[in-house]
Amino acid sequence: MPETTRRADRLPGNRYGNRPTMKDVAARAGVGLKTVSRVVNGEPGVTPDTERRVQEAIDALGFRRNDSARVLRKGRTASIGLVLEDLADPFYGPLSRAVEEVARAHGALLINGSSAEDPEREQELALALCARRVDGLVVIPAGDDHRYLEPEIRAGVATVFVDRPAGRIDADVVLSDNYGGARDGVAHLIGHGHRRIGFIGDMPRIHTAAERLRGYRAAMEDAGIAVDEHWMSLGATSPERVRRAAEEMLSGPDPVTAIFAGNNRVTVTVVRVLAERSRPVAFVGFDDFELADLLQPGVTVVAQDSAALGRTAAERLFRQLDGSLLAPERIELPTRLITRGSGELPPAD
Amino acid sequence: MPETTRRADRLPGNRYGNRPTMKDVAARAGVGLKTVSRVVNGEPGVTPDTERRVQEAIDALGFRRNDSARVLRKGRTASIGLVLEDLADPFYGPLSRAVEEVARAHGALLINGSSAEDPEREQELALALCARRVDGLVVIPAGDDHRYLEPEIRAGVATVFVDRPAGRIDADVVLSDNYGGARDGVAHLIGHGHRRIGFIGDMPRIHTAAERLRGYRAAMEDAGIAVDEHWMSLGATSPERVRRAAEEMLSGPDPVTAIFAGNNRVTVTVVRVLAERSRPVAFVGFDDFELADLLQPGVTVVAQDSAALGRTAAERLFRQLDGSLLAPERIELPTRLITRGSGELPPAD
DNA sequence: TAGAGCCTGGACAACGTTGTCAGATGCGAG
DNA sequence: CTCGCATCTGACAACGTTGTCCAGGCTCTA
Repeated sequence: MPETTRRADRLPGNRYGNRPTMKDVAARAGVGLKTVSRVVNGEPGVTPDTERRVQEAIDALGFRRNDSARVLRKGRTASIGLVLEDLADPFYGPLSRAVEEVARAHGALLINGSSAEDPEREQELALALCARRVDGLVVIPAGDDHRYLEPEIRAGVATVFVDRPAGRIDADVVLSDNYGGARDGVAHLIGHGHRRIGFIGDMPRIHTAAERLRGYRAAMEDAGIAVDEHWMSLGATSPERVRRAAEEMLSGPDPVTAIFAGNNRVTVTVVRVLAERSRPVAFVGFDDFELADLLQPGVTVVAQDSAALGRTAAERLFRQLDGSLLAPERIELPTRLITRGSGELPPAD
Repeated sequence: MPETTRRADRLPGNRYGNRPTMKDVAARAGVGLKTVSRVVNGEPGVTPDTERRVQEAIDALGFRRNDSARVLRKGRTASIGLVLEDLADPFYGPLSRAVEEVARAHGALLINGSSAEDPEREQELALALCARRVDGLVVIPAGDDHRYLEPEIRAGVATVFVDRPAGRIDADVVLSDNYGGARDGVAHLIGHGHRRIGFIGDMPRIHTAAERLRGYRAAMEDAGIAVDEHWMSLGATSPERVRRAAEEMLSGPDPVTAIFAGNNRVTVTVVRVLAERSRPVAFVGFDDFELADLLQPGVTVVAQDSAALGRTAAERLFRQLDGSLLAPERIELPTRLITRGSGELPPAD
């Protein structure tokens, strides 16, 4: 069977046949294969004249080195994987970008995928990335059992978990101080005279949600306030449920005078609900968002630095790859309370 | 030299030696190499008993197929590249996510990188992705000359440009109807009685900016309004310059009564400036943003569907790969005017 | 001018996988 | 009991690159 036919067969859809290889370049330049490799990689030991001939052949053929083959030979892929929850979530944009910048500084490419908050999909993705032999993995956990990564880590895949801790496995973790941030935020409301404070957050099986709830409880306890179970809504993620939860807290005989929101999605909905009410209700949300200062009143938030999370994680990952890192560590980055008005409203009763 | 030493040498930083290969699995299971391959790929022709033995060996060794090698052999990588401007920009999150979803549906991974609006970096990134032998490339152009991709496209890399057209090269392009959207937006202001309307946009060398400017001029001309050059600010990208531009338009003897913003970054700043003013100024912005409805007044925008852009582009890319696509095409997706209040304010004079 | 040493270039194997093909094995039929 | 056939298995080459190593030619010195 003629060479061309066989190749075309193997690559259906390639409209214009195949790519030239170093062998083709070598043949055209009238030199050996390895000489082409040397030119391409800028290795010494090639006369200027030979180099020119090779370069001409490369340009003429439109040759580009096949990094897959290179990777196979060299063992390192110079790429890292990022498994996150949802690229469309504004919280992850800066995080992802920060990881990419660090990767770029280390000459690595970033391969990423969204788990859509599905543990199975997270695993599938992470393992697919390992099969691609990424040098390292930054994972924002969706699931709570990461033992499936053990063989990979043993095999040398640098791994860092971000935003939420790894499950049942000892690994590097970079987190925001969710507990402290929530406690500060709620304490801020208490400081402005509130005692009946609502908490609307995600399911407590999500680590960040649980920690923020813990912060809420701690702040209340510190102030000697007994928490009424009706003040808390856990696991209300959809806008509809958040709305209902907020409205319930705000009605009834003993309505809350302030609300603390456990994450940015909840915040968006709660802010909507509050905007519709005539009586002002104090509000503090976890996570900052754009234009929070332009709303009336400005929205007071506990801000995490998502870019710093990404940067810290990626840097740690490359330090693992350097071999300069030994024991896994848990790093907590501080949050920042940004006052803009909504959190400083006095109780309305 | 013993095997282990040689290998450890080749892969510095791998803390725990090397990954098992099919050969290792074969040895452990007492079968041939190809039999392992068959089991891993679910090919027929393996007795249940053999399969079980192989599977046990795989589990025991923690083997995972090396997709790099597989790619080398098979010719297709099942990965596509996405070159965008900035992952942290909220406009690109949903776009990126949409591309990823389509890729996933086709069993492909997504490798992405940010060009940071730098043509050189765009090229560097795109070519690095080609060297990885991605099957296809979705590019949001930063530069205006993409001839550097010609050899790649000839070699069979499916390529689609999004958001901005390709430069000096014939390729698939998926765009928003920037011209029509801007024209509609400005016509909307004119329809509410405005005649002195300001335009603040990006540098006209950026295609989207130029098109939107063209839409502005067209709407004004359709209404028989002569545009004063002082009403236009082109190339004001930094918040400071946008602010100054807006303030200049709003002061002086003949201030504008309405402003049209050419993109979301401009919008954010202009909205800030307008919020500080007592006299209401009508406003329409290109690009939607979260919570636009919560501001006072709600912000009227010309919305693009960034997810649809990504989805359309990715689908087109995979159709190229199917071979079912022939001539490059230019697709324009419609925009949508969303009225929320700011664009319906009457002129203040 | 011969020998030593350096510089350049190329042959070859290896990376881990898959496709091809032929050999081995077992079974039933003649 | 042997042959034929179907089924299962494995040896081998190839994918495109890089590392090793050696050969040949050159220069420089004695």
